[in-house]
Amino acid sequence: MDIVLSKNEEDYLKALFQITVESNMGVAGTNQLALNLCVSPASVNGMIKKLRSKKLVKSERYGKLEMTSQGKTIAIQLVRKHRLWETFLYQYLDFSWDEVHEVAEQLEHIKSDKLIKQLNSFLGNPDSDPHGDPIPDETGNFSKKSKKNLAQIEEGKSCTVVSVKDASVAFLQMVSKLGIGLQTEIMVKNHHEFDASRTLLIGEQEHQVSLKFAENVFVKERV
Amino acid sequence: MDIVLSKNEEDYLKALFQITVESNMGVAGTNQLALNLCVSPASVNGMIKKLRSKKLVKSERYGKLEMTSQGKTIAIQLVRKHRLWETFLYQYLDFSWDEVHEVAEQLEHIKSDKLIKQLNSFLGNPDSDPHGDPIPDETGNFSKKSKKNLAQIEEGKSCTVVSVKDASVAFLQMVSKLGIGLQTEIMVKNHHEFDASRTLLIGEQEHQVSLKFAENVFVKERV
DNA sequence: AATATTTATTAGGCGAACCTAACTTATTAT
DNA sequence: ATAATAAGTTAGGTTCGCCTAATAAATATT
Repeated sequence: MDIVLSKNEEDYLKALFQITVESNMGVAGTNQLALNLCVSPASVNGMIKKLRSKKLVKSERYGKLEMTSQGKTIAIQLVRKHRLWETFLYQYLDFSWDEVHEVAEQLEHIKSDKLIKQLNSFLGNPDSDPHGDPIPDETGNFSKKSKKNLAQIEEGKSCTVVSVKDASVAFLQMVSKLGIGLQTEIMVKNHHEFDASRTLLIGEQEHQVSLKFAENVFVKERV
Repeated sequence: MDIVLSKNEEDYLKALFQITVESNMGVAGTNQLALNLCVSPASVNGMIKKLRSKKLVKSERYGKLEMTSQGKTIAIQLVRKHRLWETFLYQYLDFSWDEVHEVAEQLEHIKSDKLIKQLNSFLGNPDSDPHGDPIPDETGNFSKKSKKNLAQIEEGKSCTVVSVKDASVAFLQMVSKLGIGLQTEIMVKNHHEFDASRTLLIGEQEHQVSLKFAENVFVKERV
Protein backbone atom coordinates (compact mmCIF):
# COMPACT_ATOMS: atom_id res chain seq x y z
CA MET A 1 0.00 0.00 0.00
CA ASP A 2 2.63 2.41 1.07
CA ILE A 3 4.90 3.12 -1.86
CA VAL A 4 8.46 3.85 -0.87
CA LEU A 5 10.18 6.36 -3.09
CA SER A 6 13.80 7.40 -3.24
CA LYS A 7 14.81 10.91 -2.31
CA ASN A 8 15.29 11.63 -5.99
CA GLU A 9 11.91 10.34 -7.03
CA GLU A 10 10.38 12.52 -4.35
CA ASP A 11 12.28 15.57 -5.53
CA TYR A 12 11.06 15.06 -9.07
CA LEU A 13 7.47 14.74 -7.92
CA LYS A 14 7.69 17.86 -5.81
CA ALA A 15 9.22 19.93 -8.57
CA LEU A 16 6.79 18.60 -11.12
CA PHE A 17 3.90 19.43 -8.83
CA GLN A 18 5.11 22.96 -8.37
CA ILE A 19 5.51 23.54 -12.08
CA THR A 20 2.23 21.96 -13.09
CA VAL A 21 0.33 23.97 -10.50
CA GLU A 22 1.96 27.19 -11.63
CA SER A 23 1.19 26.55 -15.28
CA ASN A 24 -2.45 26.38 -14.40
CA MET A 25 -3.16 23.87 -17.09
CA GLY A 26 -1.65 21.20 -14.88
CA VAL A 27 1.08 20.28 -17.32
CA ALA A 28 4.80 20.76 -17.71
CA GLY A 29 7.54 20.04 -20.21
CA THR A 30 10.65 17.93 -19.91
CA ASN A 31 13.06 20.80 -20.39
CA GLN A 32 11.22 22.96 -17.95
CA LEU A 33 11.53 20.33 -15.27
CA ALA A 34 15.16 19.76 -16.15
CA LEU A 35 15.84 23.45 -15.72
CA ASN A 36 14.06 23.50 -12.40
CA LEU A 37 16.03 20.57 -11.05
CA CYS A 38 19.36 21.65 -12.54
CA VAL A 39 19.61 18.41 -14.42
CA SER A 40 19.81 17.46 -18.06
CA PRO A 41 16.65 16.80 -20.07
CA ALA A 42 17.90 13.26 -20.60
CA SER A 43 17.92 12.61 -16.87
CA VAL A 44 14.40 13.90 -16.55
CA ASN A 45 13.37 11.63 -19.33
CA GLY A 46 14.67 8.58 -17.58
CA MET A 47 13.05 9.49 -14.30
CA ILE A 48 9.72 10.29 -15.91
CA LYS A 49 9.78 6.86 -17.49
CA LYS A 50 10.12 5.35 -14.04
CA LEU A 51 7.46 7.53 -12.47
CA ARG A 52 5.16 6.68 -15.33
CA SER A 53 5.62 2.98 -14.66
CA LYS A 54 4.81 3.62 -11.02
CA LYS A 55 1.61 5.37 -12.06
CA LEU A 56 2.61 8.69 -10.56
CA VAL A 57 2.90 10.54 -13.83
CA LYS A 58 0.64 10.21 -16.82
CA SER A 59 1.81 11.36 -20.23
CA GLU A 60 2.43 9.86 -23.62
CA ARG A 61 5.67 9.90 -25.54
CA TYR A 62 6.37 13.39 -26.81
CA GLY A 63 3.38 14.69 -24.87
CA LYS A 64 3.20 17.11 -21.97
CA LEU A 65 3.82 15.80 -18.47
CA GLU A 66 0.85 15.46 -16.17
CA MET A 67 0.61 13.96 -12.70
CA THR A 68 -1.80 11.25 -11.62
CA SER A 69 -3.87 11.93 -8.55
CA GLN A 70 -1.67 9.54 -6.61
CA GLY A 71 1.38 11.47 -7.74
CA LYS A 72 -0.20 14.71 -6.63
CA THR A 73 -1.12 13.28 -3.26
CA ILE A 74 2.47 12.30 -2.62
CA ALA A 75 3.75 15.69 -3.75
CA ILE A 76 1.32 17.51 -1.50
CA GLN A 77 2.38 15.46 1.49
CA LEU A 78 5.96 16.42 0.73
CA VAL A 79 4.95 20.06 0.71
CA ARG A 80 3.19 19.48 4.01
CA LYS A 81 6.25 17.93 5.57
CA HIS A 82 8.49 20.66 4.24
CA ARG A 83 6.34 23.43 5.66
CA LEU A 84 5.80 21.77 9.00
CA TRP A 85 9.54 21.41 9.41
CA GLU A 86 10.08 25.02 8.41
CA THR A 87 7.59 26.05 11.04
CA PHE A 88 9.35 23.97 13.65
CA LEU A 89 12.78 25.33 12.80
CA TYR A 90 11.49 28.86 12.84
CA GLN A 91 9.44 28.71 15.99
CA TYR A 92 11.51 26.44 18.19
CA LEU A 93 15.05 26.34 16.92
CA ASP A 94 15.63 29.98 16.26
CA PHE A 95 16.17 29.65 12.55
CA SER A 96 15.56 32.75 10.52
CA TRP A 97 13.16 33.09 7.68
CA ASP A 98 15.80 32.47 5.06
CA GLU A 99 17.63 29.62 6.79
CA VAL A 100 14.72 27.24 7.16
CA HIS A 101 14.35 26.15 3.56
CA GLU A 102 17.64 24.39 3.08
CA VAL A 103 17.30 22.22 6.15
CA ALA A 104 13.61 21.52 5.58
CA GLU A 105 14.63 20.31 2.14
CA GLN A 106 16.48 17.50 3.87
CA LEU A 107 14.00 16.87 6.66
CA GLU A 108 11.07 16.45 4.30
CA HIS A 109 12.51 13.14 3.11
CA ILE A 110 12.46 11.47 6.51
CA LYS A 111 10.12 8.49 6.35
CA SER A 112 7.83 8.19 9.34
CA ASP A 113 4.10 8.74 9.41
CA LYS A 114 4.10 9.05 13.15
CA LEU A 115 6.81 11.66 13.04
CA ILE A 116 4.85 14.02 10.88
CA LYS A 117 1.62 13.41 12.71
CA GLN A 118 3.21 14.18 16.06
CA LEU A 119 5.18 17.11 14.74
CA ASN A 120 1.94 18.56 13.48
CA SER A 121 0.21 18.34 16.81
CA PHE A 122 3.29 19.55 18.64
CA LEU A 123 3.13 22.67 16.48
CA GLY A 124 -0.57 23.01 17.18
CA ASN A 125 -1.85 22.17 13.71
CA PRO A 126 -0.47 25.25 12.02
CA ASP A 127 -2.07 26.33 8.76
CA SER A 128 0.80 28.32 7.40
CA ASP A 129 4.56 28.29 7.47
CA PRO A 130 6.96 31.13 8.35
CA HIS A 131 6.73 32.41 4.75
CA GLY A 132 2.99 32.64 5.05
CA ASP A 133 2.47 29.74 2.67
CA PRO A 134 -0.38 27.40 3.54
CA ILE A 135 0.25 23.96 5.03
CA PRO A 136 -2.05 21.30 3.57
CA ASP A 137 -3.70 18.96 6.07
CA GLU A 138 -3.23 15.17 6.25
CA THR A 139 -5.79 14.70 3.51
CA GLY A 140 -4.09 17.16 1.22
CA ASN A 141 -6.44 20.09 1.58
CA PHE A 142 -5.00 23.55 1.53
CA SER A 143 -7.37 25.56 3.71
CA LYS A 144 -7.26 29.13 2.48
CA LYS A 145 -4.09 30.78 1.39
CA SER A 146 -2.94 32.82 4.32
CA LYS A 147 -0.26 34.64 2.39
CA LYS A 148 -1.59 38.06 1.45
CA ASN A 149 -0.19 41.14 -0.14
CA LEU A 150 -0.01 44.31 1.83
CA ALA A 151 -2.86 45.87 -0.14
CA GLN A 152 -5.23 43.19 1.15
CA ILE A 153 -4.72 44.12 4.77
CA GLU A 154 -7.58 46.07 6.31
CA GLU A 155 -7.23 49.43 8.04
CA GLY A 156 -6.03 49.18 11.59
CA LYS A 157 -4.57 45.68 11.21
CA SER A 158 -0.95 44.66 11.61
CA CYS A 159 1.07 42.19 9.61
CA THR A 160 4.58 40.87 9.13
CA VAL A 161 6.52 41.00 5.89
CA VAL A 162 7.30 37.53 4.59
CA SER A 163 8.51 38.22 1.06
CA VAL A 164 8.52 40.71 -1.76
CA LYS A 165 7.82 40.13 -5.40
CA ASP A 166 10.95 39.80 -7.50
CA ALA A 167 10.85 43.13 -9.18
CA SER A 168 12.85 46.04 -10.43
CA VAL A 169 15.86 47.44 -8.68
CA ALA A 170 13.86 50.61 -8.16
CA PHE A 171 11.27 48.70 -6.17
CA LEU A 172 13.82 46.94 -4.02
CA GLN A 173 15.58 50.20 -3.31
CA MET A 174 12.32 51.73 -2.26
CA VAL A 175 11.61 48.77 -0.02
CA SER A 176 14.84 49.09 1.87
CA LYS A 177 14.59 52.86 2.05
CA LEU A 178 11.30 52.49 3.90
CA GLY A 179 13.02 50.24 6.38
CA ILE A 180 11.09 47.19 5.22
CA GLY A 181 12.79 43.83 5.48
CA LEU A 182 11.73 40.28 6.15
CA GLN A 183 9.95 40.07 9.49
CA THR A 184 9.28 43.78 9.54
CA GLU A 185 6.02 44.56 11.27
CA ILE A 186 3.70 46.92 9.48
CA MET A 187 0.51 48.49 10.78
CA VAL A 188 -1.85 49.71 8.10
CA LYS A 189 -3.22 53.00 9.44
CA ASN A 190 -5.37 54.16 6.56
CA HIS A 191 -6.61 53.39 3.10
CA HIS A 192 -7.07 56.59 1.16
CA GLU A 193 -10.05 56.61 -1.14
CA PHE A 194 -8.67 59.12 -3.57
CA ASP A 195 -5.77 57.08 -4.98
CA ALA A 196 -6.01 53.85 -2.95
CA SER A 197 -2.70 54.69 -1.34
CA ARG A 198 -1.96 53.53 2.19
CA THR A 199 -0.53 55.11 5.28
CA LEU A 200 1.70 52.62 7.07
CA LEU A 201 3.22 52.63 10.50
CA ILE A 202 6.65 51.02 10.36
CA GLY A 203 8.32 51.12 13.72
CA GLU A 204 7.87 54.71 14.87
CA GLN A 205 7.64 56.10 11.36
CA GLU A 206 4.63 56.76 9.19
CA HIS A 207 4.91 56.26 5.45
CA GLN A 208 2.64 56.79 2.51
CA VAL A 209 2.77 54.14 -0.21
CA SER A 210 0.92 53.54 -3.46
CA LEU A 211 -1.44 50.67 -4.16
CA LYS A 212 1.00 49.28 -6.68
CA PHE A 213 3.73 49.25 -4.09
CA ALA A 214 1.51 47.55 -1.51
CA GLU A 215 0.58 44.82 -3.95
CA ASN A 216 4.21 43.84 -4.31
CA VAL A 217 4.84 43.24 -0.65
CA PHE A 218 3.71 39.92 0.79
CA VAL A 219 2.71 39.69 4.41
CA LYS A 220 1.25 37.39 6.97
CA GLU A 221 -1.51 38.70 9.17
CA ARG A 222 -0.85 38.82 12.88
CA VAL A 223 -2.98 36.34 14.74
CA MET B 1 37.49 22.14 6.41
CA ASP B 2 34.11 20.57 6.62
CA ILE B 3 34.18 17.19 4.94
CA VAL B 4 30.88 16.14 3.42
CA LEU B 5 30.23 12.45 3.63
CA SER B 6 27.51 10.37 2.07
CA LYS B 7 24.93 8.65 4.22
CA ASN B 8 26.74 5.37 3.56
CA GLU B 9 30.14 6.64 4.51
CA GLU B 10 28.64 7.93 7.73
CA ASP B 11 27.01 4.61 8.46
CA TYR B 12 30.29 2.81 7.99
CA LEU B 13 32.07 5.18 10.33
CA LYS B 14 29.42 4.82 12.97
CA ALA B 15 29.41 1.05 12.83
CA LEU B 16 33.19 0.89 12.79
CA PHE B 17 33.33 3.18 15.78
CA GLN B 18 30.92 1.01 17.71
CA ILE B 19 32.84 -2.17 16.98
CA THR B 20 36.26 -0.74 17.67
CA VAL B 21 35.11 0.68 20.98
CA GLU B 22 33.58 -2.62 22.01
CA SER B 23 36.72 -4.58 21.13
CA ASN B 24 38.65 -2.45 23.55
CA MET B 25 41.79 -2.66 21.48
CA GLY B 26 40.30 -0.10 19.15
CA VAL B 27 40.42 -2.36 16.13
CA ALA B 28 38.01 -4.36 14.00
CA GLY B 29 38.07 -6.79 11.10
CA THR B 30 36.56 -6.56 7.66
CA ASN B 31 34.20 -9.49 8.13
CA GLN B 32 33.05 -8.24 11.46
CA LEU B 33 32.08 -4.90 10.01
CA ALA B 34 30.43 -6.62 7.07
CA LEU B 35 28.33 -8.68 9.43
CA ASN B 36 27.36 -5.63 11.41
CA LEU B 37 26.23 -3.71 8.35
CA CYS B 38 24.60 -6.68 6.63
CA VAL B 39 26.84 -6.25 3.65
CA SER B 40 29.44 -8.40 1.94
CA PRO B 41 33.10 -8.26 2.98
CA ALA B 42 33.91 -7.10 -0.52
CA SER B 43 31.71 -4.04 -0.11
CA VAL B 44 33.35 -3.22 3.18
CA ASN B 45 36.69 -3.49 1.53
CA GLY B 46 35.78 -0.98 -1.12
CA MET B 47 34.42 1.49 1.37
CA ILE B 48 37.39 1.13 3.68
CA LYS B 49 39.61 1.96 0.75
CA LYS B 50 37.71 5.17 0.27
CA LEU B 51 37.67 6.08 3.94
CA ARG B 52 41.37 5.41 4.10
CA SER B 53 41.98 7.83 1.26
CA LYS B 54 39.93 10.39 3.14
CA LYS B 55 42.12 9.87 6.20
CA LEU B 56 39.25 8.65 8.35
CA VAL B 57 40.49 5.10 8.73
CA LYS B 58 44.07 4.06 9.21
CA SER B 59 45.09 0.50 8.49
CA GLU B 60 47.41 -1.28 6.14
CA ARG B 61 46.53 -3.92 3.61
CA TYR B 62 45.62 -7.13 5.40
CA GLY B 63 45.83 -5.34 8.72
CA LYS B 64 43.16 -4.66 11.30
CA LEU B 65 40.93 -1.65 10.83
CA GLU B 66 41.56 1.35 13.04
CA MET B 67 40.05 4.81 12.94
CA THR B 68 41.95 8.05 12.76
CA SER B 69 41.11 10.67 15.34
CA GLN B 70 39.26 12.60 12.68
CA GLY B 71 37.21 9.51 11.85
CA LYS B 72 36.39 9.04 15.51
CA THR B 73 35.35 12.65 15.87
CA ILE B 74 32.91 12.32 13.02
CA ALA B 75 31.52 9.07 14.41
CA ILE B 76 31.03 10.59 17.84
CA GLN B 77 29.18 13.53 16.37
CA LEU B 78 26.89 11.06 14.63
CA VAL B 79 26.23 9.36 17.93
CA ARG B 80 25.54 12.76 19.42
CA LYS B 81 23.04 13.63 16.72
CA HIS B 82 21.36 10.27 16.98
CA ARG B 83 20.87 10.54 20.71
CA LEU B 84 19.74 14.14 20.64
CA TRP B 85 17.08 13.24 18.09
CA GLU B 86 16.01 10.26 20.16
CA THR B 87 15.62 12.54 23.12
CA PHE B 88 13.56 14.97 21.10
CA LEU B 89 11.27 12.28 19.73
CA TYR B 90 10.79 10.79 23.14
CA GLN B 91 10.24 13.97 25.09
CA TYR B 92 8.28 16.08 22.65
CA LEU B 93 6.75 13.88 20.01
CA ASP B 94 5.40 11.12 22.14
CA PHE B 95 7.53 8.38 20.68
CA SER B 96 8.05 5.36 22.86
CA TRP B 97 11.35 3.99 23.95
CA ASP B 98 11.47 1.43 21.18
CA GLU B 99 10.22 3.62 18.34
CA VAL B 100 12.86 6.33 18.54
CA HIS B 101 15.79 4.45 17.09
CA GLU B 102 14.55 3.85 13.59
CA VAL B 103 13.62 7.47 12.97
CA ALA B 104 16.75 8.83 14.66
CA GLU B 105 18.70 6.62 12.30
CA GLN B 106 17.40 8.78 9.47
CA LEU B 107 17.54 12.11 11.27
CA GLU B 108 21.18 11.75 12.27
CA HIS B 109 22.20 12.21 8.64
CA ILE B 110 20.68 15.66 8.26
CA LYS B 111 23.48 18.11 7.52
CA SER B 112 23.25 21.33 9.47
CA ASP B 113 25.49 22.46 12.27
CA LYS B 114 23.02 25.05 13.41
CA LEU B 115 20.27 22.46 13.57
CA ILE B 116 22.08 20.27 16.02
CA LYS B 117 23.33 23.19 18.06
CA GLN B 118 19.83 24.60 18.43
CA LEU B 119 18.25 21.21 19.02
CA ASN B 120 20.69 20.69 21.83
CA SER B 121 19.81 23.91 23.56
CA PHE B 122 16.13 23.40 22.93
CA LEU B 123 16.43 20.10 24.80
CA GLY B 124 18.37 21.83 27.58
CA ASN B 125 21.74 20.25 26.94
CA PRO B 126 20.73 16.73 27.91
CA ASP B 127 23.48 14.34 28.93
CA SER B 128 21.67 11.12 28.24
CA ASP B 129 19.10 9.79 25.82
CA PRO B 130 15.86 7.92 26.59
CA HIS B 131 17.82 4.65 26.83
CA GLY B 132 20.06 6.15 29.43
CA ASP B 133 23.02 6.24 27.08
CA PRO B 134 25.27 9.27 27.37
CA ILE B 135 25.19 12.07 24.83
CA PRO B 136 28.67 13.38 23.98
CA ASP B 137 29.06 17.16 23.92
CA GLU B 138 30.03 19.28 20.89
CA THR B 139 33.68 18.54 21.51
CA GLY B 140 33.08 14.80 21.66
CA ASN B 141 33.35 14.28 25.39
CA PHE B 142 31.12 11.72 27.02
CA SER B 143 30.61 13.09 30.51
CA LYS B 144 29.95 10.14 32.73
CA LYS B 145 27.88 7.23 31.65
CA SER B 146 24.49 7.85 33.14
CA LYS B 147 23.20 4.40 32.35
CA LYS B 148 23.35 2.38 35.52
CA ASN B 149 22.21 -1.00 36.62
CA LEU B 150 19.65 -1.29 39.33
CA ALA B 151 22.22 -2.53 41.84
CA GLN B 152 24.06 0.80 41.60
CA ILE B 153 21.10 2.82 42.77
CA GLU B 154 21.36 4.02 46.34
CA GLU B 155 18.78 3.40 49.03
CA GLY B 156 15.84 5.72 48.88
CA LYS B 157 16.41 6.76 45.26
CA SER B 158 14.08 6.21 42.34
CA CYS B 159 14.86 5.26 38.80
CA THR B 160 13.30 4.26 35.50
CA VAL B 161 13.93 1.03 33.66
CA VAL B 162 15.55 1.64 30.29
CA SER B 163 16.64 -1.82 29.25
CA VAL B 164 17.44 -5.29 30.48
CA LYS B 165 20.41 -7.43 29.71
CA ASP B 166 19.74 -10.02 27.03
CA ALA B 167 19.53 -13.03 29.20
CA SER B 168 17.83 -16.31 29.86
CA VAL B 169 14.15 -16.90 29.42
CA ALA B 170 13.99 -17.47 33.15
CA PHE B 171 15.26 -13.98 33.79
CA LEU B 172 12.85 -12.38 31.38
CA GLN B 173 9.95 -14.29 32.88
CA MET B 174 10.93 -13.08 36.31
CA VAL B 175 11.17 -9.53 35.02
CA SER B 176 7.66 -9.52 33.68
CA LYS B 177 6.27 -11.30 36.70
CA LEU B 178 7.51 -8.47 38.89
CA GLY B 179 5.66 -6.03 36.67
CA ILE B 180 8.86 -4.56 35.33
CA GLY B 181 8.86 -3.22 31.80
CA LEU B 182 10.50 -0.38 29.96
CA GLN B 183 9.73 2.93 31.63
CA THR B 184 8.71 1.21 34.84
CA GLU B 185 9.55 3.32 37.85
CA ILE B 186 11.34 1.63 40.67
CA MET B 187 12.11 2.97 44.13
CA VAL B 188 14.96 1.23 45.92
CA LYS B 189 13.80 0.99 49.55
CA ASN B 190 16.61 -0.98 51.11
CA HIS B 191 19.90 -2.69 50.53
CA HIS B 192 20.21 -5.70 52.78
CA GLU B 193 23.68 -6.29 54.14
CA PHE B 194 23.29 -9.99 54.62
CA ASP B 195 22.98 -11.05 50.97
CA ALA B 196 23.08 -7.70 49.15
CA SER B 197 19.51 -8.21 48.08
CA ARG B 198 17.23 -5.22 47.51
CA THR B 199 13.76 -4.30 48.49
CA LEU B 200 12.06 -2.48 45.65
CA LEU B 201 8.87 -0.52 45.48
CA ILE B 202 7.23 -1.06 42.13
CA GLY B 203 3.96 0.76 41.90
CA GLU B 204 2.19 -0.14 45.14
CA GLN B 205 3.99 -3.43 45.55
CA GLU B 206 7.14 -4.26 47.42
CA HIS B 207 9.46 -6.91 46.04
CA GLN B 208 12.66 -8.53 47.19
CA VAL B 209 15.29 -9.19 44.51
CA SER B 210 18.81 -10.58 44.50
CA LEU B 211 21.94 -8.65 43.65
CA LYS B 212 22.35 -10.73 40.53
CA PHE B 213 18.89 -9.81 39.38
CA ALA B 214 19.45 -6.12 40.05
CA GLU B 215 22.65 -6.13 38.05
CA ASN B 216 20.78 -7.26 34.96
CA VAL B 217 18.29 -4.42 34.92
CA PHE B 218 19.45 -1.12 33.46
CA VAL B 219 17.97 2.08 34.72
CA LYS B 220 18.24 5.80 34.46
CA GLU B 221 18.25 7.81 37.67
CA ARG B 222 15.44 10.26 38.16
CA VAL B 223 16.68 13.80 38.07
C1' DA C 1 57.52 -27.35 8.11
C1' DA C 2 53.36 -28.41 5.59
C1' DT C 3 48.60 -28.08 5.35
C1' DA C 4 44.15 -26.30 6.45
C1' DT C 5 41.35 -22.60 7.67
C1' DT C 6 40.06 -18.08 8.25
C1' DT C 7 40.32 -13.34 6.75
C1' DA C 8 41.25 -9.74 3.40
C1' DT C 9 41.38 -8.41 -1.35
C1' DT C 10 40.54 -8.28 -6.35
C1' DA C 11 37.81 -8.96 -10.55
C1' DG C 12 33.75 -8.49 -12.93
C1' DG C 13 28.77 -7.14 -12.84
C1' DC C 14 24.24 -4.80 -11.59
C1' DG C 15 21.02 -0.78 -10.60
C1' DA C 16 20.24 4.07 -9.67
C1' DA C 17 21.05 8.59 -11.07
C1' DC C 18 23.84 11.50 -13.43
C1' DC C 19 26.18 13.31 -17.84
C1' DT C 20 27.06 14.58 -23.20
C1' DA C 21 26.18 13.95 -27.90
C1' DA C 22 23.28 12.55 -31.44
C1' DC C 23 18.89 11.83 -32.96
C1' DT C 24 13.61 12.20 -33.79
C1' DT C 25 9.28 14.53 -33.43
C1' DA C 26 6.64 18.76 -32.96
C1' DT C 27 6.13 23.58 -33.67
C1' DT C 28 6.92 27.98 -35.77
C1' DA C 29 8.35 31.09 -39.43
C1' DT C 30 9.12 32.12 -44.01
C1' DA D 1 5.05 23.62 -48.08
C1' DT D 2 9.42 23.71 -46.66
C1' DA D 3 13.05 25.01 -43.74
C1' DA D 4 14.58 26.36 -39.10
C1' DT D 5 14.09 25.97 -34.26
C1' DA D 6 12.53 23.94 -30.05
C1' DA D 7 11.34 20.05 -27.36
C1' DG D 8 11.64 15.26 -26.28
C1' DT D 9 14.16 10.80 -26.67
C1' DT D 10 17.92 7.42 -27.16
C1' DA D 11 22.64 5.77 -26.83
C1' DG D 12 26.74 5.31 -24.52
C1' DG D 13 29.52 6.50 -20.54
C1' DT D 14 30.52 7.87 -15.31
C1' DT D 15 30.18 7.27 -10.24
C1' DC D 16 28.51 5.12 -6.09
C1' DG D 17 27.23 1.35 -3.52
C1' DC D 18 26.01 -3.21 -3.77
C1' DC D 19 26.72 -8.24 -5.15
C1' DT D 20 29.21 -13.17 -6.14
C1' DA D 21 33.14 -15.79 -7.20
C1' DA D 22 37.90 -16.34 -7.29
C1' DT D 23 42.44 -15.34 -5.22
C1' DA D 24 46.07 -13.98 -1.90
C1' DA D 25 47.76 -13.35 2.68
C1' DA D 26 47.70 -14.34 7.59
C1' DT D 27 46.81 -17.48 11.19
C1' DA D 28 46.07 -22.00 13.25
C1' DT D 29 46.63 -26.99 13.26
C1' DT D 30 48.84 -31.12 12.75
